[in-house]
Amino acid sequence: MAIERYNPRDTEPRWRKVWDDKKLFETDNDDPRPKYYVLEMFPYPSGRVHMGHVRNYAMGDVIARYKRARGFNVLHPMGWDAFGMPAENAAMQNKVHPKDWTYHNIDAMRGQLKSMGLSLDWSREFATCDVDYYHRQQHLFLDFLDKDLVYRKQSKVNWDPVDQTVLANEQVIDGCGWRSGAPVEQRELTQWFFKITDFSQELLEALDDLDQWPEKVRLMQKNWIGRSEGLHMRWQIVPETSPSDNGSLEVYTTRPDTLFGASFMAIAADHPLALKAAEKNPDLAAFCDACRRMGTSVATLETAEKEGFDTGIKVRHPFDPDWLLPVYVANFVLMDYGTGAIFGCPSGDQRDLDFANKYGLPVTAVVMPEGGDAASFQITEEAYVDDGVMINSQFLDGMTPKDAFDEVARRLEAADIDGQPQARRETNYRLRDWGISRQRYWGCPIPVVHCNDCGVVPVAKADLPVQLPDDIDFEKPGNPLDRHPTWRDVACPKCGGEARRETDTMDTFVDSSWYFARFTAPWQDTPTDPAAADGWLPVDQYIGGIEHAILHLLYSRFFTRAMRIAGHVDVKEPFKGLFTQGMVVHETYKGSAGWLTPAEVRVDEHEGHRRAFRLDTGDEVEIGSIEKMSKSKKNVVDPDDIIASYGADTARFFMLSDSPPERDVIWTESGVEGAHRFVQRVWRLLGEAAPALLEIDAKPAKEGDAVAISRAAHKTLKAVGEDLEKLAFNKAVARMHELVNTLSGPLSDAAAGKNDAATLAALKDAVSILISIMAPMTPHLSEECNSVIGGSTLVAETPWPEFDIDLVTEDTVSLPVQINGKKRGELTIARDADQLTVEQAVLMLPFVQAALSGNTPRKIIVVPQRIVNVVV
RNA sequence: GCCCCUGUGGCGGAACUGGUAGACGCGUUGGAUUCAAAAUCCAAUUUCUUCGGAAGUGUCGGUUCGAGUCCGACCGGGGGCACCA
Repeated sequence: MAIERYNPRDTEPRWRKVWDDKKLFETDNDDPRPKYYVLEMFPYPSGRVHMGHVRNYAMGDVIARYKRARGFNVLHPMGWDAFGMPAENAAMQNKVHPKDWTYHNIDAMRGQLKSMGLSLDWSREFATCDVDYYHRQQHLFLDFLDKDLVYRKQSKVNWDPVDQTVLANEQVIDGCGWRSGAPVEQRELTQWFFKITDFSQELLEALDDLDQWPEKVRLMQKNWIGRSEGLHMRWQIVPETSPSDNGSLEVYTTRPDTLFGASFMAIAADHPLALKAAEKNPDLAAFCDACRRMGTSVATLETAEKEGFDTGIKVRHPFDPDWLLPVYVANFVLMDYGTGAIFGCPSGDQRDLDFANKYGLPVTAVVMPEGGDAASFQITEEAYVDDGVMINSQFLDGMTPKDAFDEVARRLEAADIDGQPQARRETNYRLRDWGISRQRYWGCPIPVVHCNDCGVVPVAKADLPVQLPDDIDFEKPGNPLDRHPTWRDVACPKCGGEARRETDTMDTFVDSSWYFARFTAPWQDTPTDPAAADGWLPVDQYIGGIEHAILHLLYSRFFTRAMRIAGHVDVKEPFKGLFTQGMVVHETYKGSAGWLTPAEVRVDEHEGHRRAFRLDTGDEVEIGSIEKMSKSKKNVVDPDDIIASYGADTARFFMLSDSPPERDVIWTESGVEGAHRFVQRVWRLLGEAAPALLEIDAKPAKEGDAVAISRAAHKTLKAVGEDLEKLAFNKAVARMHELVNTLSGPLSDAAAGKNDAATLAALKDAVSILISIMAPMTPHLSEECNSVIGGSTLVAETPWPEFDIDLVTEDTVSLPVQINGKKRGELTIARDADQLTVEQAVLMLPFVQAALSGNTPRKIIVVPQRIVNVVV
């Protein structure tokens, strides 16, 4: 009987409606079953869903459906990271209101996501630009203010000249804005900061417990936090050389052991001592100005010479009052790390060595490799930075650098200047506080008012939300809120006098730092319902791109701690499990007139040669490198087109096949067709056999010919369960192919009426298993197949089947037999055969006897159920 | 510069704690079916081979009865951080 081709355009919407009508994926917070919270990073509503989204959400949906089948109460929500620059750019270019643009995009993308058949709880959906959401975010801001986790300070900030806004350090990539790509400038502005540095140590330590995070992400965060242990020490300034009565220069060093190799001091151009000295020295003042002007972009940093200017000030060595060292202003010393001053030890640091060589400063080796000759060991062009033995360092000679560190610390802690110890141990972090002020319209308003008399006055919670005005003007660059007097000018909440609103809005990374908590009770009129949040959090499995390894994930970890202090949650970490998926990449095609989309090109493959031609003109085009799908290279494939021609199940299945999920996946037309072939094949095999299986009760075979069918099905069931637990989707896909290959013969026989009752019962059991294990990946197909073989309940409501332990273990095993470590044959023997039995059986094998030629083997190694190795 | 990851057929990739290298898919080749095509099905597909075998997981060495897996050195590819004292 011929079966019609599977038509996803018909079946997929039909099954989605069945799920929706039954509200299968709406989650009840009071459900008594164990919870499982699976979350994919919510999308920015750019207008269209792209293949990266499809991959991300396909993975999340497999986990959600699998865990649901395993009996968990699964929370799987979706929302929109909806504030941000593109909406304002669209407003400026197309005269459309950011709000209209954003909500229009959300509607379009929601429709696309729904066509994927994702098991999402849409009843919890929200966008971060919803007044209801940013209202609660303002509430959080006020709580953080109250708990002293937010402050305002004037600071040098990263200014993006294109977006005309401030960027956080994390948002500056290679000296350019993370969004605009423009070289970042430095400006002095008064900004709001979150005190993420209060948690430096905790954020660092807790990384060790995040054992379900990729090692790589933990390492990146560790490096970003950048803890270093060193000594904060004071050097006495020689009074007659100093412009002020400031008695000492404070430096921070991680290498106090190299103290006897010191040859100069270097301070930042903004260091108070430099400013003081520059007052009387115009040349120095000019040098400091030059330092300040550079240091804006990485490009200049990399090419810039290490330069210094001798201030004429001298300091005394702590262990030798006659030893005076010059103080330089140097362009490579940063004011905002440590104390803004260092001592230079040329022999132990390449940069210091270059500096010393340039300015003719002494170079004394203080560490040499183990076993070296102290008398002849010299440093000239290359600094020695490795471990070794101390030399030329008086009481430190012969020690290891580590012991020398401790010895110097001990002595200087005990020494004193003016009743204060000369040094103290100090830990420093690279992590800076998070500047969140953005001079933009389309963001969450910061709920404070600036009063001429009272200063900064927080808006009362009862007066929230501070809502964005709708009537705005994008004709001029800069922040429209600044130019909106009726919104901006208000009465002071405290004194009633003239005041103005804060016109800066929050960094959009604030919005995404707590949305996962909001999903647990999005209806709540406070930021969270603490009971609900504590019940659901942490997120059991979070999935998204590696590009958020630092920014979003670190901010969210900070937010969770801050929210805990404010009483909104009682967990420490937001994400228990993290998975970073790879990108979707595609070949590029370049014709004479520029890049071409895959849809405009036909690729021929013959005898290993691939050539591409334009569909319209037939001209040959160049096949370029495989790159991340991007509009600029035009190597994009629209998910809508794929779903329209192959169906959502095919798109999902392909995204999970082949490549391991953490690696990039190459989108190929032939790959999609392969996935579609699988869908069609399953449908055809099951459809043809369905009449024979309809009235049969499923029963796995324990003996007879059909046992092979049952073994294959139950082994696959076991393996797929293990693969899905490990998120090894590609392996699970391979096993499904294997099972279908095994079942194809018996299914064809069943369709032809050639099978006995026991075989049909085993086949029905196997088919039911196949339908269940495919369901997380191809949910529509599974429902359709299930219904044609007479299934009475929805697959989406069917528990994950249990494998039969007897069927996954074989009675006999086939052992490879090696001679001197090379495989020469096989031995089939009882699974539980003991060592002696195996040895005797092996010695009977003809090829073993041939190899021995009458001698006794030197050794026989038997690894039970694994391998036998005969050593002759 | 520092830190991390990675290297397996024509391609994407399998191979659990050292134990049958190349599962599964893609591509290719041959065949069946067809008036023909699409679709489908069957077979072959690491290399060399005197058809007995031999070699083979970036290169060179080591440990082991046995190494893709462990150790050392080197080479290639990718990523992160980067005047951080």
